[in-house]
Parts: sequence; C-alpha cells; structure tokens
Amino acid sequence: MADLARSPEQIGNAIRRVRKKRGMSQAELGEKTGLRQGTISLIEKGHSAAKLETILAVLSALDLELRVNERTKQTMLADALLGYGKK
Amino acid sequence: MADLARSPEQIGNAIRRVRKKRGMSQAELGEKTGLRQGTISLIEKGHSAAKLETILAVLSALDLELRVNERTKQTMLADALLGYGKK
DNA sequence: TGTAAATATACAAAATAGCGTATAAAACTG
DNA sequence: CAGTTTTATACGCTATTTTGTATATTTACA
Repeated sequence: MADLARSPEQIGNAIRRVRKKRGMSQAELGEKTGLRQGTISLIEKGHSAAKLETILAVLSALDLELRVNERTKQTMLADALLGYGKK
Repeated sequence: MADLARSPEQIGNAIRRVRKKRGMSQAELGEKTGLRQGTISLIEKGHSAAKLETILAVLSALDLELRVNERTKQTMLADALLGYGKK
C-alpha cells in the first residue's frame, strides 16, 4: 500500500498488483473503465504517455487514489527504509 | 500537503499551490520541465487531460511525488474531516 | 493608476493515445 | 501436455494533446 509513484512503471506495477489482489483480469478492468484490455496492458507495463484521465479512471475502478506529497526528509528516509529507489 | 488527487483539477490545484510557494512563475516551471508556459497553465487549470509523463515531470520539478493509496474507511473518514469531496 | 510581469487563450501543425479488430505469445489448469 | 484463459502486440483510424508563436487579459506593485 501507499506505493511510491514516481514513474509510469511504478504506477503500472501498483495497478497490476492491486488488480490481481482483486482477482480481476485486464479484460474485466477494461470493462469497468471503458478501456480495452490492450490499453490496460500498456498502462501496467508503464506506458509513459498514457493520459492522466485514463490512469485516474483505472485507479478509481480499483478503489485506489493518488496523493500529492512533498518529498521531505522524512518521506525520503521512510522510502529508503522501505526499500524504494533500489535498482 | 498530501493533497488528494482524484481529478486533473485537484492535481492542477496542488501544482499551482506549491509552485507559488516556491516563488516560481509558470514560465520558470516550464523552463525547468521543457514545457511551455501555456501548457503549465492548462495543467494547473485541470483542463487538459495531460499525459502522465508531463504531470510527473512537473511534480518532480517541484519536489513533489505521487503515491498510490487504497481508499480505505480510514482515509475516507480522514478526507471527510479535512473537507475533501465537498462541492 | 500606469506599467511591467504573469497568466489565459488562439490557431494551425505535428505527435500520439486509445479504439476496433485481430492475433500471437504466455500463463494456468485439469 | 492439450486446451483455455490471460496478456502482449499489430495496423489503420480518429480524437485529442502539445507545440510554436503570438496576443489578450489579469494581477502585482511602484
């Protein structure tokens, strides 16, 4: 939870993880959002140029949401401890 | 901080708020991100369903980041108390 | 209030996302 | 390991975003 989303890849990973947790296929998620299965596939793979709107629709269908955070020392420390930013 | 970003408008508002806090003009932010002043304007107004890439570039230039959260009862209660979701 | 800075907007051109349809490739599963 | 489900990918097409350039409009402030 509370995945860092600093790149399309990270967002895609978060989406895929939660979709599976919900036991949903890409086709089902597409149905729910009005997107094609192929589009969901692209997004999960980190399609960099996806439209914001599209991403938000997918997140919403999975009961997810975005938050805008400042990168403070605290959050950066927390990320390090949680292993974010690792290659 | 930690603004909810459920729509392009909300993201735009967060961006504008922080840009001003940083004492930056739209032109300066555009310079930093390789986007036009006019594009920054559109993003902040939430009019454009901008590309994810573009949003991430702007956020990064402002030392902001996104997090993907599940909408739990807790977060929904917190939002209500903080006045999110009001018309 | 007058002027400079900042922001909103316009228009044609260029780039590209998502669609529809379809299929190939991969992952499950009995 | 054959059959099925799921996921990745392709192509032409249309819609829409971003660009470049330019100019209104608004805001700030001396």
